[in-house]
Amino acid sequence: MFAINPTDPAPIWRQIEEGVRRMIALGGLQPGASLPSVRDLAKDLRVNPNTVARAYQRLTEGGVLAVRRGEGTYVADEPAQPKKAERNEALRDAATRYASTAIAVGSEVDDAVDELEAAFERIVREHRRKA
Amino acid sequence: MFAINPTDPAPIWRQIEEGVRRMIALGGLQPGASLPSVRDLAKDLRVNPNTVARAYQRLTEGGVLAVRRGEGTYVADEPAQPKKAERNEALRDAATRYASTAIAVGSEVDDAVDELEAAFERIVREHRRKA
DNA sequence: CTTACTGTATTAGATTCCTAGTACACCGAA
DNA sequence: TTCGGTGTACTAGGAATCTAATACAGTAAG
Repeated sequence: MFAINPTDPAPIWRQIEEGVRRMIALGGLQPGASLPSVRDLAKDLRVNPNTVARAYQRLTEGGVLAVRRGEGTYVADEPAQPKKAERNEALRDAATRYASTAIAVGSEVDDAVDELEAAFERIVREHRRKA
Repeated sequence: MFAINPTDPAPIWRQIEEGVRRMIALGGLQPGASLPSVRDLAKDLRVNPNTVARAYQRLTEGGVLAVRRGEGTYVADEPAQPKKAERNEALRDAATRYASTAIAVGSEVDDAVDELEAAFERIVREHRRKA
């Protein structure tokens, strides 16, 4: 599915939330598709079931996932996407953080852009590999 | 000097550490320059002095800053820079995180690059403004 | 019905981070 | 010397996160 990065200061439940959104954006999880159970994904990621449950719950509240009680969790028929304003804000925040550390370690813009494009390709390729 | 981002999941002492490194990289803090005292910077950033002290201490251990006991903290004569390997690793990690959230919110590579360049310019401009 | 799986809720403990307050040793200037 | 500033160290408490262990209600299949 995806992996948890222990060095990432972001809480695990947020990494899971983002991972699911990423899978949906890349087409690896299509509307109606079923997600691994809370316990299964927890075992897969080497993480506590409660942490996965928290991520699933947030995604459900956000309209991205849909729960059929006692049966399982599924991608919503029409997965909610962040509004344009929120999307831009999130992107700008993330870009600021990346630019900040890039400058701090003494990198130029070009280096940062190259590394960014490489990261994109890496993620997409890794996704295709597992599909 | 710089600002603390409360929404950033990274601990404050790490944001301060990165902020100082950024200032040095941009030339705002040259070798031998004096840094604000632990208490002053803490008051400026609305943060606990202990948190600033932790950042200064780490930077001192890293060879970026130098302490003259009882007098103050200064930029080292030859501020240590991360080795090429560490620099690339840090940059790649940061790029991966940025690309990950960019994809998760449904952005394309071009959008992410544009936002990155804008962030770079914003940081540099803000720095020049205060200089 | 029984069994086995689903999501959900609750409690408890450990860890990290941040804050607050206090104290100490050092240096420079009045 | 005294005074005010410096970095440093220590204790204590709160908040957030993660883990662990149960427990409960719903669904599907045997």
